[in-house]
Amino acid sequence: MSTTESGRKPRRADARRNYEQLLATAHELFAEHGTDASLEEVARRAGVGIGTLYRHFPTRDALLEALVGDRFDKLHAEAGRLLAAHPPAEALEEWLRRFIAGTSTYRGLVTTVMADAHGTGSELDHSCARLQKAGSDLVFRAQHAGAIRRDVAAGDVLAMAAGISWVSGQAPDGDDRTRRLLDLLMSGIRL
Amino acid sequence: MSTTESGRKPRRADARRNYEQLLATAHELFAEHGTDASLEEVARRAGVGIGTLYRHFPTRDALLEALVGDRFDKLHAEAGRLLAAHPPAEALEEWLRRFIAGTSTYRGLVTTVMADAHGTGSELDHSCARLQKAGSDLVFRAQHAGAIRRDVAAGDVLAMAAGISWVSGQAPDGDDRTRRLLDLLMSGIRL
DNA sequence: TAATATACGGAGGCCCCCTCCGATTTGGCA
DNA sequence: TGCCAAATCGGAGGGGGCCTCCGTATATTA
Repeated sequence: MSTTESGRKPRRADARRNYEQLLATAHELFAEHGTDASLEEVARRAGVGIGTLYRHFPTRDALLEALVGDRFDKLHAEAGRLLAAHPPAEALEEWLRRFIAGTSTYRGLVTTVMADAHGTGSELDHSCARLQKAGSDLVFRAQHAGAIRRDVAAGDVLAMAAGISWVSGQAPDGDDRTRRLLDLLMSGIRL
Repeated sequence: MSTTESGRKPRRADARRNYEQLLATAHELFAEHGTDASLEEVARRAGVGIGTLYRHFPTRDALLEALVGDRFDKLHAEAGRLLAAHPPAEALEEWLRRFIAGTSTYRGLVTTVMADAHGTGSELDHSCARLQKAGSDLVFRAQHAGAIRRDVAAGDVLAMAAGISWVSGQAPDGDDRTRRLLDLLMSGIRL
């Protein structure tokens, strides 16, 4: 639903080139400095005027959406697949692991993901909302299957996972820690 | 250890006035906009030149330290008191509750608290380090008393609490959620 | 090759960070 | 009370970022 299909007339060649270059450069800078990286720096490194950047991506969120939209959509789709292939609790755990990995690729991204809801109805908002819904569904399934406690709110589980994702972004080395914290969360919700 | 006692000669009256005014104003703005609030705005609202602000607080962290140092010291001291008055697990839970409350008074504060360690050896760093140590001690005590799992790292418990604090700062209304998430954490570490 | 829709790029207005130093105020002393 | 040195103030100024606007350049098409 994101970058599939063309919008209208095909864009000019230079426009497409710049678009891709901006995306690649933004990815680098966001990965290094988080989602607050300077957009002027992005334009500079992409060898493009700042005006060009803003024409392609009117908003920081638009740029972010272009960067993570597909990945989030895949994550969303993967929920069903995991559920079909594993017991509900395992599916949930695995999906949360990927959720955490996905939302911590850029420091600050998880903030955006959780801050949506009251958002401006942007494309990015929808991606995030769908993501949260996918997670909630997995929680419900696991609860229905009697694999985890029923007295925890699905939103709380997601929030906790987001918290772990945040922690994960604070200390870049903490790959092991992330795993342990997810274990901790699962211990808390398992029967 | 923070604002007790005078340093050297007593400061001039206007200096003291401005210092207090800046502190009060900064508290307001940080509470409203988080620790990234504009310092120029702080100076403006305090009715003081920007130079004055920077003379009193050379660094954003210095200002933060002046604002939360005492509270953090109290929190640190309270660990022992709680331990004396309650069973170890309860002491830990109650302290974590206060830790979360304390680190989420300003959005973004918890980031600073956890980001220390590799810090610049500032006053604020020490406050945060002491805070973390106090928390770790409580975890150790609870483990030693057989009240919680021994196979969880104290640092992980703190990190998780920090994650909850972060969540808490994202949705200002989430006071209930905060309590539930702490419950979840405790469920995860209890035997 | 010429015409035109598209796309480019950066100057400019506004805000913030932080430093530096001339102007001002305070506290003590004669 | 009046004066002076030390302490303190305040804001201009250099550097950077965000975003908009519009004159200029270029890809495309006929």
